[in-house]
Amino acid sequence: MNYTILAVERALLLLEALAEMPDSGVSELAGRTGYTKTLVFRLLFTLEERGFVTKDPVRRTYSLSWRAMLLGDQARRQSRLISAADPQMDELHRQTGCNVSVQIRDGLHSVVVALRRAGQDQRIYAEVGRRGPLHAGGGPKVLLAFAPEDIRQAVLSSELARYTPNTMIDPARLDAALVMIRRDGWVMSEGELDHSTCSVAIPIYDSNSEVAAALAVTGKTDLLPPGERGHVLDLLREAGTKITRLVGAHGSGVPKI
Amino acid sequence: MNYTILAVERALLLLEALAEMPDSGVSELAGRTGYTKTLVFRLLFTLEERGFVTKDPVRRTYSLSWRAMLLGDQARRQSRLISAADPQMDELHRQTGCNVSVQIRDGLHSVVVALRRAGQDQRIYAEVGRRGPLHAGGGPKVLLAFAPEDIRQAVLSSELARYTPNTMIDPARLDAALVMIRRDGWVMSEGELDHSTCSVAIPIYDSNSEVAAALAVTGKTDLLPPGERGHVLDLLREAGTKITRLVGAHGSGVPKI
DNA sequence: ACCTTTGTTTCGTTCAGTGAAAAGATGTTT
DNA sequence: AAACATCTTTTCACTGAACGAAACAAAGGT
Repeated sequence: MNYTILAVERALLLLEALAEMPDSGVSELAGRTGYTKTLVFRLLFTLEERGFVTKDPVRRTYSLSWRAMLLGDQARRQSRLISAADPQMDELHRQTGCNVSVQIRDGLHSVVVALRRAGQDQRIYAEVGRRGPLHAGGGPKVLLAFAPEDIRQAVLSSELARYTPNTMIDPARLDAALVMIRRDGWVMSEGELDHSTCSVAIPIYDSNSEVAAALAVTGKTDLLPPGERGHVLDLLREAGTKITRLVGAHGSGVPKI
Repeated sequence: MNYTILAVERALLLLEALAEMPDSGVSELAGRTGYTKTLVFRLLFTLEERGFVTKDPVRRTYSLSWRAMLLGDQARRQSRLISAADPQMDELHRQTGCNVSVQIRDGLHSVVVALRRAGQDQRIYAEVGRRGPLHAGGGPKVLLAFAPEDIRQAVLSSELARYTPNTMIDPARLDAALVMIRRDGWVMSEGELDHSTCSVAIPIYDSNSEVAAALAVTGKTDLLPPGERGHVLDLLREAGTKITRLVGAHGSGVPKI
């Protein structure tokens, strides 16, 4: 059955559009979302009234406001995955000096939901909320490896974008890699999304033994030499076990993001 | 004119209800919001479909999900006030070792929108998202002092809750205090919300010279002795000037929260 | 001063959103 | 294990809330 409330769905999509293009006006957003100006105007009116959006009356542009911010804070605080991962990410960050991230799968994309950034000496292109593909990079490949059959098929049979010479764009090779990931429970990837970057990643399970997320350590290739990676993997697995224990602990058997 | 879209308004209120009582079911939320169970069910259905809410099918409870979280992250990143205040708050936190907070006014309440927590030795009851009164505490009193006339009247003529013996519950005394705050541009409060806590607070202005927020340093009374407070005020004003410069800088003349 | 673009308001129509109530699940008590 | 209580899900029929089109107003640019 479909119980979707259209107006609500539209409001949520508009909020996300606004998140991607802050300080835009009614027409701009109407263009982006495909809604009529009237509708966008009214949605924004309602969102503003409730404090989720602010209007700049001089420039007549809208942006997300503090209620959206605080809702997000609450969501983060209440998330089992995040609260379980937070201390372990700090630990990993301290131990490795690399970027540490937690990613989840959203449809055919990976999304970074938590991140510890390495120092500015090894600036890696990563941000909370960033979407990426599923076929390139350590975290994404873990998510893909353990994704439901139909998702894996969809990705494998789609055009696999090439980011670097190392990106796996051959479905057969990629599928073989996924088999290995499922067998081993970890993956090391090198320069698949970015030339000089490599990562080690493992899955985080919920209590149903479903993969709820991927935990990854990412660093500049020269600062994370092959010899180091085995050690990083050990640290990662230790952290992963602790997180999985907490995430699955509730016993409901459902991934709580 | 009223262009409110009812369904959207309801969805937003439901989201906030869910933020306050995570892991609740349809009936529970219906009770809380006053909506019918059918409506709550459908709103949740829509919110879940869009990834703002997760359902635990075993326990049949709902919670905020990662899209709400990421929307909040974006809102925080895009907020001029927050991005201007963040480094200054870090600095103040380092310099004073006390709690540092940014608060804004929402109707007749104060809300903490950013916070740096002091070490566990002086745990102070403070959390991002927490709502408080406008008549007690440093930050709140600053917000009240510079609030529009009608808001001030509403608060002054309402029953002023007493939290400690130090809470100002006499409207005349409170009003006199507000006059002083407007004259001086700062306030020191002691044990108004909590016996052993005191704070120093100043306003943050937008480019219209409207008060957009309050910046406060809060500490245990014994760790922030009267002799120290003058120095804290100096640091606070320095930080405040820098924030105000950035917040107002855009020139649109509108408080961007 | 004219034109273009963007935001706001009005208005009439229709179907989306709604509540009531029935049906189905689930867990609990006797 | 049957009856009960409680919660969620589905159905259904009605009505007014949500909607688009188009007129109007307000900025900004030329």
